[in-house]
Amino acid sequence: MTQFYIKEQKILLSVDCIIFGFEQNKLKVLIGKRKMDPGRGEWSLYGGFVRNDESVDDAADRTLHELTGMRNVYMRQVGAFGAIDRDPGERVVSVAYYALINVADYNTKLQAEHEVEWVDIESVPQMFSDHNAMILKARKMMQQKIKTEPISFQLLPQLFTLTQLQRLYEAVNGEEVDKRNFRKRIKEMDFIEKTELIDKVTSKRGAALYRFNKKMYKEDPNFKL
Amino acid sequence: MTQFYIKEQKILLSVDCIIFGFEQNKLKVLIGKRKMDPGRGEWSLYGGFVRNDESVDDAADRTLHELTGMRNVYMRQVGAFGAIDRDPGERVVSVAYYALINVADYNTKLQAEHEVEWVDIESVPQMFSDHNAMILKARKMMQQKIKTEPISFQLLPQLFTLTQLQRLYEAVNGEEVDKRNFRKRIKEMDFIEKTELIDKVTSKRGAALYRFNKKMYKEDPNFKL
DNA sequence: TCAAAAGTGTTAGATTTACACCCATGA
DNA sequence: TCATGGGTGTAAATCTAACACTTTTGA
Repeated sequence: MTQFYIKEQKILLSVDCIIFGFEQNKLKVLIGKRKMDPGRGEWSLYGGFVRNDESVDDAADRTLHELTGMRNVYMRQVGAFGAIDRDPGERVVSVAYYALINVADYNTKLQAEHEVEWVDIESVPQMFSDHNAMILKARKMMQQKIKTEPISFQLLPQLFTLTQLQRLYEAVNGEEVDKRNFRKRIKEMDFIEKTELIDKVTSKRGAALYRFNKKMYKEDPNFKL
Repeated sequence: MTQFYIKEQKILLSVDCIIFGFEQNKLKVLIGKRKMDPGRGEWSLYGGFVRNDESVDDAADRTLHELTGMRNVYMRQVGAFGAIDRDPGERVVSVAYYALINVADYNTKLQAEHEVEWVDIESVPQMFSDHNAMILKARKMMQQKIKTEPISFQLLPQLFTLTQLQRLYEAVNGEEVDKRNFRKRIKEMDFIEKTELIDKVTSKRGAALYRFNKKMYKEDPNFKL
């Protein structure tokens, strides 16, 4: 292949994944202790280098798959982090992505293998490099997104109760909402449909289970929270 | 320096600038004909490669300065564009930034030298590589931003009339707004202050000139449009 | 029988939208 | 004198926010 940009400097490019999950009414992030030098032992996001034969998005997918075994996960780019000395080892520019997964779908064997754990978004420890900034920005973007797009269902099981959904919103936004007003708004969205099924786990009385109807949403994508 | 990530592949990294301006009641973007192969002659954003001794943000600043001679310009990252074959020459990942400048501040000599021109955001031609996508995303992000932060003043002269400000909003959002309602909202923001000066250029009667008071804004940053 | 979560409507207040005419001036 | 852009208020409609009690059932 002809080389067009011969004089230019190449740079190491990585991706870092901010993996969000929802558990015990808390928004959580998946982090682990870094297993390579420099920075071995520090809390870190899971990441990887971008190869020449893959797009940056694909590198993020591959990295997420490596860690979780999951495919077709909802992922969005957070942005490029490019300070010269952000990585103490060498000059590395990193593109951060956030992913939303249903915690229950995450293979605990893989989790144990990689020694990663869920930590509450409200109490993320000090992390390697600029990973705290990445998490902060990812969370802000996700908060923005969840207001206008039905991404919450990525964090829940297929069937969920309205209380679960409400707790999720509260965890994401960091503030409580009124139950009746919340349910009123949900009722207006036809693509959040009530099933005949009842959840008897979280309450004695039992709560109706709901489901996100993707097809219906596409016909009438009016989401507003 | 110790090399930590020896086996990893390095990649060419560039920045591209989406430079927005406001002229004749239209939102415009600064573009030019590409002056290098491959793609010579195609419409293109102005860009440059990221060097190893500068942050990605700094590379964007440098690139913008190269083109416009301007410093301390409002710039925000749009995101990384990383498809493998996005550049027909070689594998290049690019980080896009949008910048807001006051068209009148732009040195016409530099503009002529670089042979760039302002084109209406509503009629951007087909562009090199993925530059159309970059412009689209930049515009969306800017539209979002202008609702909650006082960035409009970056696109206007220091002194401006309310009609100018209104036309700017209309151009950015692509739809007209009601004059009285618009002015009502402006009046609530004390940091948009009326001066004693009168603009006699755009109307016979003359229109009051306003100014953005940054200090006042910092004391009470309540911006909402 | 009681603790715990599910479920359900109304009203006041705030915000948003629609809308039309007079003013000042230069050409 | 008239064409052009500047400037101003009100009322209806919509949206948002606050608020409390009954139901079911397992322990």
